[in-house]
Amino acid sequence: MENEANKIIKQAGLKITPGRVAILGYLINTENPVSAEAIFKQLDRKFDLVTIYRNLASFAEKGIVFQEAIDRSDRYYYAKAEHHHIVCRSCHTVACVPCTHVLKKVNNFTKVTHQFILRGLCAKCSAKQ
Amino acid sequence: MENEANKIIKQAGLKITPGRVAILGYLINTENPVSAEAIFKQLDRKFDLVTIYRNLASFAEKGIVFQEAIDRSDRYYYAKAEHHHIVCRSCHTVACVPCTHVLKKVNNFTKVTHQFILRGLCAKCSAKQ
DNA sequence: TTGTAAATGCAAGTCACTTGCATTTAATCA
DNA sequence: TGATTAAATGCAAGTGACTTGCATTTACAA
Repeated sequence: MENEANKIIKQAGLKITPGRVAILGYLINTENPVSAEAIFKQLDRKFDLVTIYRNLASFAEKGIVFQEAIDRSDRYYYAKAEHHHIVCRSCHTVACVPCTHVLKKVNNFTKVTHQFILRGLCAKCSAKQ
Repeated sequence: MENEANKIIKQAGLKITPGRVAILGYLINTENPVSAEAIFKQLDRKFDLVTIYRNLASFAEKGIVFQEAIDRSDRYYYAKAEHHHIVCRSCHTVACVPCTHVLKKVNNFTKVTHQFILRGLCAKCSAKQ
């Protein structure tokens, strides 16, 4: 999907660079949310971690990717909006839960977005205990 | 509510110390979730920040208080279970949203807990923009 | 092609915790 | 009530995930 990445980056008004195409291409093809560090390793450390962080930040700013503080030790990034996550308390696997709710106004707050994180024990870890 | 704090600490099988009573007493009386740093300042730096962190960790382990990674720059602690948070994207005010849902099993995960964070612009910040 | 603003990489910095260790203290028991 | 001891505390130092500064390189418009 590097073609698609290319197009999205251009549409966002950002320069097309090898790093950006690789990062976004990887996120588009990945179901689960991933950390900057994971992307760095996945791309064989070909781009500096700083470059990964900076590009993820500009993608997030443009609304191309989404960012969540699923736990405190890492931020997670993903390319598809409106889905949520369930995290295994034991092995830290992150799986996705689809969501079609759109909220607009809550408690007099406007422009409301929501983040829903479930935590539990995945089937494998449930079995172990 | 230092009396109540006392009782809860004892019931949890923890030693009653001035720091613990002060921290838990403060959390019990506080509606919004707060950070360790905020508690530290609120208690006039009378106890070391390390002490605050360690006690919050043992309270959380005992299930006396709850911990959330609302954003990445701070963890937040609060004393009342089963309610959720709405955060102002502009001034970072955190308000509470009641919740009565209890989930037990989702996607083959067991022992599921949930965290629901809404982000938006509070009435004040909505007006400003 | 060339000029320039933006992107990159390296090194160093920041910030919210976390750990090590010597000292102090709550709480049990003689 | 005082001695005992495991646990709690405070200070200093460490860790890890970013973040920033700055010199170099590069995308892309002219």
